Amino acid sequence: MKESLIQARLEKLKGLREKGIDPYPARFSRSHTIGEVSAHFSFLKEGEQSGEQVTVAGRLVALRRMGRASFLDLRDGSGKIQVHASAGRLGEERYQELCSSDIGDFIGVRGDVFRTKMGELTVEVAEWSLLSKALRPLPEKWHGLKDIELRYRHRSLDLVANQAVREAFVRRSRMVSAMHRFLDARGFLEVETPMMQPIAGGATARPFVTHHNALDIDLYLRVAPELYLKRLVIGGLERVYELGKSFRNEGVSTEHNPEFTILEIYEAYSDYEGMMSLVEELVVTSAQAAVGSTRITYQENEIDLSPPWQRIGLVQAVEEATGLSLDGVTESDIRKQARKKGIELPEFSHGKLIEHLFERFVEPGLIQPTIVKDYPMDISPLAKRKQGTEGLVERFELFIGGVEIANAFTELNDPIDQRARFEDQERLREAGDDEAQRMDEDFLFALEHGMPPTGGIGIGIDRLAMLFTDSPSIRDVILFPTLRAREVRR
RNA sequence: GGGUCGUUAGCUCAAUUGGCAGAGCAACGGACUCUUAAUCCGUCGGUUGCAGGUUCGAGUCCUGCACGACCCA
Repeated sequence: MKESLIQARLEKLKGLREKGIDPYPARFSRSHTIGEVSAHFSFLKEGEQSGEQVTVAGRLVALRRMGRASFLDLRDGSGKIQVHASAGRLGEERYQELCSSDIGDFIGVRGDVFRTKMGELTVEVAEWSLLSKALRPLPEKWHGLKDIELRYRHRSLDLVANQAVREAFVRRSRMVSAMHRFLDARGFLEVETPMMQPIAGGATARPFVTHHNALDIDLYLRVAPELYLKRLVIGGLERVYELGKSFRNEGVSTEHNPEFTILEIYEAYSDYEGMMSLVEELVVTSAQAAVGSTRITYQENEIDLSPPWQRIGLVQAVEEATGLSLDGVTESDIRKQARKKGIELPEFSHGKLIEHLFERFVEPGLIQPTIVKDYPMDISPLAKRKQGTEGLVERFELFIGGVEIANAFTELNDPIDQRARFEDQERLREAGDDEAQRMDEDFLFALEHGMPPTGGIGIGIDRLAMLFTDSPSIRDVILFPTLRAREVRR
């Protein structure tokens, strides 16, 4: 029974306290991290003594007792090292105390560095101290923690037990910091805009609602930072970005988590063509930082991220994939053609139909990086009309590995057109589309004072992290994915 | 929301047709001064996710529920 495992450790804890040993001391000074010791003493040959002492600390992850001498493995954030302890060196009592440590305890040791006859770099313990007593056993040392529900609910254990998980989150962090450096170096200003908004705008999605007690108003968790970032461009902050959480009140899947991380970038005097080049460079730079290469493997597919990426028109791509002819054709024409080909279509409006056909027939095949451009206007209420076309806007989405990674526009800066687009969205809402965007008078007020020609892009950070870590599920790149609440384990 | 699959010891997994719930690791006790998944001997550890039902007998079959995974919308 688990209680007895904990009980045994509580007994040990009591025994330590009775001996005057603090099982949770406040601090411990180490001379080196374990990684530093490994690097510094790499020259030692088999059986060779360095004659130098180090003080290291870490979690006890293995204990191999052989009577009056033992080998222990300690792990810290930089690596793992073997420690040798003997009763002869430590004295009987301290040796026995060390050997009665449990896997999972944090321990600090001081001692000489040497290499064993078998070639393992080892610290010979001259002195040691307990730094933190673990009361619960760690997951099994060899198989680790596999139960996917336990891994998500108890990520700390997942990280302790599974090295690949630690590495994935390190990669994600490297990717994000490379993005900051990239944008900072190009003169983009990092800003923070409200996550709680009176109107959740900037994307087609259902929001979470919350309530501010003192003001007695409902606020929405943002579905995108877009409309606030554009206000900044209007105000003269010509290059801005925000990298942070947004929230969409939708189902959970391998590609969706209710809270997710998005990078939005706005650049005055750029446009969607400019954003295409920007995202190519940004993805290459962050791939180099995270993976060390622009060639990656994602779910058995070899992907070459080096630019230039293929650029295709949305409508043409759908026409080629389906054999339908869509250019300048009405919704009922599309339905008529589809029926002839035996393609069933849901009750969507014109733009949504094309998007639906795209998602069904084109998107899964977009393994190599592909920019899909020129979207129907009715599903893109914040993007500028494309000159010389009927009902298309300057918008593109980026697909890699069959997954949507980014969405970008030449931003709509005509306030009269923007108002008309919001009105269209309101009509859709009244017709029952609860994902339709809201009329945002405050945003229009700002826009009516003039926004320069601007390009903007939103990049799904979690999705990109999936690609860079070869993860099949978004939950593998989110430290604490959203799960249904469950009774706390005792 | 629908479909399929899963839930057995702290962890990783077994259990034949419905017939005594098991192993490895961990824990506990013992032997062992170059091990590294240490080894060897012994011991402990179970409300088989929860609630019902069928049956002489249920981990196994049936119903409902909870949680999760995958697919679809």
